[in-house]
Amino acid sequence: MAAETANALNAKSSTLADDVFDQIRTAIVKGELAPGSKINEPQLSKQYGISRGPLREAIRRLEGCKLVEIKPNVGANIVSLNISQLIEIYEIRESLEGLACRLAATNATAEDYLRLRELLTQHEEQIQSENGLRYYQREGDLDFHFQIVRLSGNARLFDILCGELYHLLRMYRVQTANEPSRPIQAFKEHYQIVDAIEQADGELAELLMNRHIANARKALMSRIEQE
Amino acid sequence: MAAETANALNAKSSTLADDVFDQIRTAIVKGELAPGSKINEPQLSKQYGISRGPLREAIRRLEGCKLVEIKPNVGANIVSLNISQLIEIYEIRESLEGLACRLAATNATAEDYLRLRELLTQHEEQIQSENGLRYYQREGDLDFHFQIVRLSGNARLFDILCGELYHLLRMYRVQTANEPSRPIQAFKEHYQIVDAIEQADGELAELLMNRHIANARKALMSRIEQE
DNA sequence: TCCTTATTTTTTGTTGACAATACCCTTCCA
DNA sequence: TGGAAGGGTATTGTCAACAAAAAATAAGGA
Repeated sequence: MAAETANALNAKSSTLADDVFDQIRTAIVKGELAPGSKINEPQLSKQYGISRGPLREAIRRLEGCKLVEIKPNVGANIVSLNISQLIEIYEIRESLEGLACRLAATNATAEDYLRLRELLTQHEEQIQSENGLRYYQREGDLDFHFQIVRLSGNARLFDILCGELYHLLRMYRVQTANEPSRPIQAFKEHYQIVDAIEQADGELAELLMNRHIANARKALMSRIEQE
Repeated sequence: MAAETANALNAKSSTLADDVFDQIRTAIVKGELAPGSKINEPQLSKQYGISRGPLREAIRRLEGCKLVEIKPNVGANIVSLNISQLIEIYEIRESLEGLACRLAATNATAEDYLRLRELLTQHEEQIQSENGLRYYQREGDLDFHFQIVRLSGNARLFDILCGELYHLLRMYRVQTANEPSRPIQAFKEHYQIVDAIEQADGELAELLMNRHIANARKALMSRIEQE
């Protein structure tokens, strides 16, 4: 078994089901479990060293995150996003992250601005180096959005975006080998957004975030079309 | 056992877990399982005549819909919304249903308008009678919103709103004995929204839906404050 | 050769039993 | 009287075996 789960040094887990849920989710997002592929319960339970009971609970949690699709009496498949589904996600992001931005602008404290600025500085440095730039494109971008959503103070909003949609986006980015995109432009837009939040201008922050996501969507679509 | 599950004439079910998931979800939304109360696995499994295996899978699905909260080694509790959580949901609704409305305005066909108008007529009649008015407040309102989201054509949006948030709202409405609210005003707003959709004016439709939800939220909050 | 059908095998769905943890109630001591 | 410690009970977590369904394979006929 090549893909043995060699992380035996797990500090402590609450339940096997929750533990394996985390592991499988990571595997899916990293692309180790290919999109569209079938989940084989006996094989996975052997691989993770647990019985099928908690494994099936983990799969049901994955179903809740929309990372797998279960067909009765047939089994679960890793979800595979097509273009139109990806566009659907971007439409929702545009709407919800605009909201998050507006809320963040009214909630954020001086300390929060500082944190955001630190993150931006960090990203600026990363953009310099080739490896860093790749990291920025792959994870740093979502890190920024993650922080904004956190500052919104809306726990359910956080849940939907960070607990569900972002994982799907991460999965897709790995899947498509993560091409150039538009990192410098995106960084500039992040910068403007933080400015608006610092000025407590919720309306502007929302508008800028809407544009930011719309731009990302357009870049994505044009990149897909040219293939 | 008073609350026996007497629906033995179930046509055919795919799996017990999915079947019981539906039943428990209904029970929660109807308030038969009280918000905040604990889920007792042995008791429920006996009540529904299944073993704990599929029951636990059903509970995990309920967790995915945010209808129960599971604490490891302790168990699951029916979710109980407080005011701030309710406001969070309304913030998200405002954002997402605005989006749904905009999309619906560009997607909807002549047949769709007709359906919406029929629904409005139906509601108008219901508002006349006392019982109908109560129904309109309780379910008809969400029926309308349900249709709009459906017409948006965004399946994931549908999932979030109709698969998750609406159930929580239904639950809350039953919970708070469903007071007068503002049915006539809400109906008028529904009417305006359909007009905008029929004119394919996405921007206006979005704006009107935003206001509609904002009004509902304000009415809700003022009603809560006066208690 | 290809399609249909029968049989075998694999996989999913379900169950009841066991282990571990949390909860409750009694008892004891300061 | 209050609280801590202990033991007993109920509940959750986990497992392995069984039943049922789907998938894969083999056999048969046109």
